[in-house]
Amino acid sequence: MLQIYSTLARTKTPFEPLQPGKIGIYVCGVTVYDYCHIGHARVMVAFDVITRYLRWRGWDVNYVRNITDVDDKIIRRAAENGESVDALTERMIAAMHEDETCLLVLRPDHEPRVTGHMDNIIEFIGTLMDKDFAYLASNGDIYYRVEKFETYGRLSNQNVDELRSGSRVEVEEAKESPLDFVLWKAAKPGEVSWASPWGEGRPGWHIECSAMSKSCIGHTLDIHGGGPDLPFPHHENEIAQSEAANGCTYANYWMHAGAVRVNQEKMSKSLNNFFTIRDVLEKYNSEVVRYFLTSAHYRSYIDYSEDSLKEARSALERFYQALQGINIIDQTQQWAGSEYEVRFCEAMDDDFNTPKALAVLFELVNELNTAKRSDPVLASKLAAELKRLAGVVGLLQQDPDQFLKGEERADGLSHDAIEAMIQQRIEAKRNKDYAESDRIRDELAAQGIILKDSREGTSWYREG
RNA sequence: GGCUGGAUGGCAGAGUGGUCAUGCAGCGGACUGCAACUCCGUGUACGCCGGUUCGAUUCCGACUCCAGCCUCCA
Repeated sequence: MLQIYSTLARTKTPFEPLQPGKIGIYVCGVTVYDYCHIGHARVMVAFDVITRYLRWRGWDVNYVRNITDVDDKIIRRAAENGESVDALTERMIAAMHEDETCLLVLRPDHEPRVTGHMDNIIEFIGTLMDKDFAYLASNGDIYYRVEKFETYGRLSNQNVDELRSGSRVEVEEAKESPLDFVLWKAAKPGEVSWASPWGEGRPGWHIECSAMSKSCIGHTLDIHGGGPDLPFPHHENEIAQSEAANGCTYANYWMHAGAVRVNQEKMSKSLNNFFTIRDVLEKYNSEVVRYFLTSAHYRSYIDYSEDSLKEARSALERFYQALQGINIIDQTQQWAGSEYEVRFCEAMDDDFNTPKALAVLFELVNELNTAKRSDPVLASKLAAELKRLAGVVGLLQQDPDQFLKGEERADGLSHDAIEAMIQQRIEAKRNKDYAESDRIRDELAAQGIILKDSREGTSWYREG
C-alpha cells in the first residue's frame, strides 16, 4: 500500500487516486532566466524517481511540469544581456534539457509554458473576475481578493490576521489588502505583453500554475509537487485561485522536496551560494550526482559538499565493482517477486524512502559478492536483480567498466597504454620480478589507476 | 514575532516501545608475493530535563540549539 506524506495533512496517508490506476501529478518547474542549480536538480531527480517508480508499479501517470518563460527576472536578464526574451528562454530551456539528460531525468509528459497558455490564463482570470474573487485596481493591475477566500492559509497553516499584521511587503496602494496578489500586470512601455479584456499586460506568477494544471490534468490534481520554498505563498495562492474558480479541491496530496544546503545554509539565488548543475557535472560523473540526490529522503534537507559527492562516488563504486565482470542473463520473469523486490517496494511504498531502498540493494550486493566466488549462476541472477531494481530509480544502468574506468582523458594515459602496462606487469610477476611489477603498479597509481588482481586476471579502475 | 521541519555512533543516513539498518572511514582476521577488490569479525549512537511504561532513542510535556517559509528563489 502506497503511503504519501502530504504537506497539507502533515502526515503520511494511504494514497487514493481520483480514478483507479491513474495519477495526475503537477510539479512546479523552473523560471528560465539562468542555468539550473543543484536545488533544481533535487526537485527534478526526486520527481523523476517518484514517477519512474509509480509507472513501474503499474500506475498510469500523467506527469506535468511547467516552465515559467515570462516574468520580471526574465525580462530584466534579457535586457541586461541585450537579447530578446525568447532568445534567452529558448537558450535556458535547451540547457535545462541537457542537464536533465545528463542526470538521467526522463522528460515529463507535458512541459507547458506560460507563453503557450495565455488564452487559458486570461480565461481563468475572467472566471475569478466573474465570481468577484478578482478586481481591477486603479493602476491597471488585476488582483486576487485574498480575504474573500475563507480557508486561505490552510496549506502552510497561516493565519490571515497574522499575515496582515506581519506583512513587511511595501503596501501597494492600489490593493484593497496587503495580502492580495497580482493576477495580471498591466504592461509597462517596451515590455513584452499580451492583449486581454483588461488591456495589454502579462500574468502574475501564481495564476499560470492554476491555469496550466487545469488545462493539462483537470480541476483536481492527485499530486501537486514542488520545491521547499513554494508552500507559501505560491501554493497557497494557487489553492485560492483554483478552488475559488473551480469550486472543488485543487490537489489531494502536496509533496515538497527538501532544500539543498551549503555550509548549513539553503542554496539559493539570493544568497548567491549556488552551484549550477553543469559546474558540478564538470567534476563528477552524472550518476554520482544522481546517487547523491537519491541517498537522502526527498523531504529532508541535504548538504552539498565535496565530501558528500566523494561518498556517493564510493558507494557507486561498490555497486559497480559487484557488477563488474558478470555476464548478466536476463532473469526478469523468474525473479519478479523476489525477497529483495518485496523489501525494495516496501521501502518505496513508504513515501518513497530511497535510502531504505538503497540499503536493501546493498544487502543484495553482499550476497552477490559472496556468490561470485562460489556460485556463478546465482551471482548472475543476483546481478540481474540488482540492475533491475536499481534501474527502477534510474541507477546502475551504465556498463560497470565504463563507470569505473571513466572516459579517456587527453592529459592522461590512454586505455590501451594502461592495458599495455598491465601486460608488462603480468610478465614481471610471472618472472617473480616483484620490484618491477610494484613499480608499474605504483606508476599507474600515481595517475589514479588502481589495479585489482583476481583469478580471472587483472582489472583496473580509476579513483573517483 | 507567526508558521513548518529537524537534532541518531568519526561522517553520511534509515528506523523502531524490549533483537541487525545501510554506506563511507577505523580496527582485527581471511584472501594476496605485497596490495587493491572481496569476505568474516568489531564500535556503551540516539540534544537536554521531566512524565507515561515492567521497559523509551522510539509515546507525552517543557527546554536548548539548528534549518526553512513569512520579499524573488526549487
